[in-house]
Amino acid sequence: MKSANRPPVTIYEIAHHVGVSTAAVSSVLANRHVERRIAPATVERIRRAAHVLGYVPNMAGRRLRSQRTATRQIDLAILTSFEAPLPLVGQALHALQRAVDVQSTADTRYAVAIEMFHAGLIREKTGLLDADRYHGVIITNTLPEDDRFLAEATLPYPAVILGRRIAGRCCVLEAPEFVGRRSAEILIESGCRAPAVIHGRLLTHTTADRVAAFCRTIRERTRREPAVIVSDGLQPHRAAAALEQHCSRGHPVDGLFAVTDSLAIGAYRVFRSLGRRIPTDVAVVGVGDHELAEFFDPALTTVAGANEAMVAEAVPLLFRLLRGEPVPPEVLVVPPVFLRESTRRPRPRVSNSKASAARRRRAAR
Amino acid sequence: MKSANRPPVTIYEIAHHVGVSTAAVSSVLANRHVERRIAPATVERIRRAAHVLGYVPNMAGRRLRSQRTATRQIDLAILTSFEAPLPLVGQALHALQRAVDVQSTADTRYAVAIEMFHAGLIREKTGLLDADRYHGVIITNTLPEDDRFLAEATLPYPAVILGRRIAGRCCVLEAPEFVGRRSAEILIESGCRAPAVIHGRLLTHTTADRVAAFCRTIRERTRREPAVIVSDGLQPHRAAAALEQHCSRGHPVDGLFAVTDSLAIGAYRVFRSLGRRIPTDVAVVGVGDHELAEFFDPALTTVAGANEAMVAEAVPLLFRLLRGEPVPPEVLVVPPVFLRESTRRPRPRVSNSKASAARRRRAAR
DNA sequence: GAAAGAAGCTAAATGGATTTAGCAATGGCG
DNA sequence: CGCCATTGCTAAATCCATTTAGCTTCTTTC
Repeated sequence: MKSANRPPVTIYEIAHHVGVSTAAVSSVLANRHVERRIAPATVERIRRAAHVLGYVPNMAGRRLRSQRTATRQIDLAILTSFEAPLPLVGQALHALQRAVDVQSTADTRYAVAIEMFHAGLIREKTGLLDADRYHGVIITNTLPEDDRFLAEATLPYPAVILGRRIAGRCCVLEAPEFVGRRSAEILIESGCRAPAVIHGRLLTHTTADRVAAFCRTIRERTRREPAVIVSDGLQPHRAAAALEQHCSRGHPVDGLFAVTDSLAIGAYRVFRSLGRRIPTDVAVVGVGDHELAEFFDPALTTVAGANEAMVAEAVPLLFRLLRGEPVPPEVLVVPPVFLRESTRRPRPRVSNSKASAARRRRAAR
Repeated sequence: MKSANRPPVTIYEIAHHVGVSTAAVSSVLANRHVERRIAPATVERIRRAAHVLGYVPNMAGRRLRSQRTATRQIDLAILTSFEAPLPLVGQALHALQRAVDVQSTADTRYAVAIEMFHAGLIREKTGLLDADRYHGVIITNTLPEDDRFLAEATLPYPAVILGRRIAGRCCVLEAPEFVGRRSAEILIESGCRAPAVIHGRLLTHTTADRVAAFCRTIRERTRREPAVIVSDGLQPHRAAAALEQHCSRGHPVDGLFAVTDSLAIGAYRVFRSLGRRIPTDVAVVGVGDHELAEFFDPALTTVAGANEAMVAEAVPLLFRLLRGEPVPPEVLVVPPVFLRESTRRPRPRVSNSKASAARRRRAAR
């Protein structure tokens, strides 16, 4: 009976169906029937009709009318991919909400929404080009296909792009090459001779840059080709499977750069089960996007962890765009570096690897 | 000049200011001025006026008009606290978005928003009682103060409550007592004689229930009082500080139940630095809300991890509420139990703690 | 010089819901 | 019986932006 493409039911239809005015219907549906003195029987008939007809209120109409004048609502959104690590999404959300919480005043209210697209398919996201949804958005975790689409599309609202440079848009990204290069240097300084990098199959601009810079640096400094291990996903068990397979083929690995911290978790488990000690037998460098790196055993050296910093930059930029103020075309974020036990270079000869001794931590710029 | 409480600028004001019609203004602001043949000079004047007056488009008005008829938009939200663990928020979001992604059709579009309140202060969240924002919400991570408010308030939209039973509302929660009791039993079976529980200072209904049931079970079975360690926050370093302090006071602990997995991470570090081996010297039971527990060293035994399961239950319930279908007043979720190395009872006498040996894992219902 | 076409705008309808002012019918009271 | 209060409803204005049809004025063309 319910046609797939019938215009939505409005209160007019309900009113007509019941034989009353829209005012009565509205009063009932807003639970104002007592003060508006609608007879109980009528209330019941209206309610039933609404249910039978499948009424769904139109929030736009409702809001347009009922909104206390002098209060404007600003709708912001974070656009991210389903495949992105959840903690990153949570972080971005939290940062934006917190900013919004501060900015909110009596006459301006902010709302934060999340929109998710399937990695590489942002073009298929319905409503993306509609001007009637958001005042501004932050876009993150895009794949190259998505970037290409965004470069050509004209979004009808201000947007800040995270992790990717797109001409004509305001972008916040990791200082190019930095993470890959520093990771490679740290492994080389740890004395690694057979370094490897592990990454997920889907590469964002940021992770691709990390991998490329890592490989280039290793090549330049050691004249050898680093091993590249591709994991089918970012979950620890995927990483573990990929690394296990790599090792079982007899490829030696004495240094690993994991482009995402969840990959490092999987790697730790594999090395442990293979009886390879960190950092004595193998050094590991990861990314510190969540607070966990410090609590790995041994504590994980991290380069990057720029997500939080990037979001922190992006939010004020978005607000400036909303106010129509000029913004820099791009902001580069240099991530902090934390040297921890996982790459501690063992003192020559003395293979004493007491973890708690000599904890030093440095933040490099 | 800009009064704090002036009604928002509309296109009428811009039109009046510039001396043109609203049609012209609308055309320009929607970037339709070329096809609508507005003179470049006029375009410029309108743009300038919009900027000077501080125009912010009213999305409700825009949407009401431009929305392709036959497409209805359904706005859903997740209400959670700022203080809640981010991964849980990300999980809920992901589950809802995924459900919504499946449900979306040509004539129905869903939007998912996040609203955050400060723990215990949901009553101060502006717009919470407005009927003009959401078609339905999922509320989670509430403190008792919030619960009390929700019990009295009449929300003008359907809501599913996570983790708390509130009369007259549709609730999804952990089977009461289960997590605390099972955790206690596991520790007792591991041979613990001085069990403790660690939790954050702010207790949701769920975590309070876990702590209470744990303490009761320990008391009943061992005739002793378990130690209760209170951490100032849920972050690992907070947990570490609280546990360290507890141990430094000479309180023995040979079994720990961490009501949140981030607390377990901090505990691991403390035990390690104190030279106490897990599970030989101390057994640890945690909660498996993210995928990490398996990758702890040694792998963490988890009871609960019900968040994902709860969200999975909540989403279909919300959709049923939206359709006006009857729903059960409450749904109990019995969380899975994973016995891992952190509570393996060492074989009597043989203090061989090789982690990789004899891996067994059981899922209990 | 008249007709046709283009340029540059405007008037008015429209979308869905809320709300205020007010009307008609009924009941109660003196 | 007439007046007032109450009950139960309706008509119409309103919120803000978009869009269609159409109206001037000017330019071009034959």
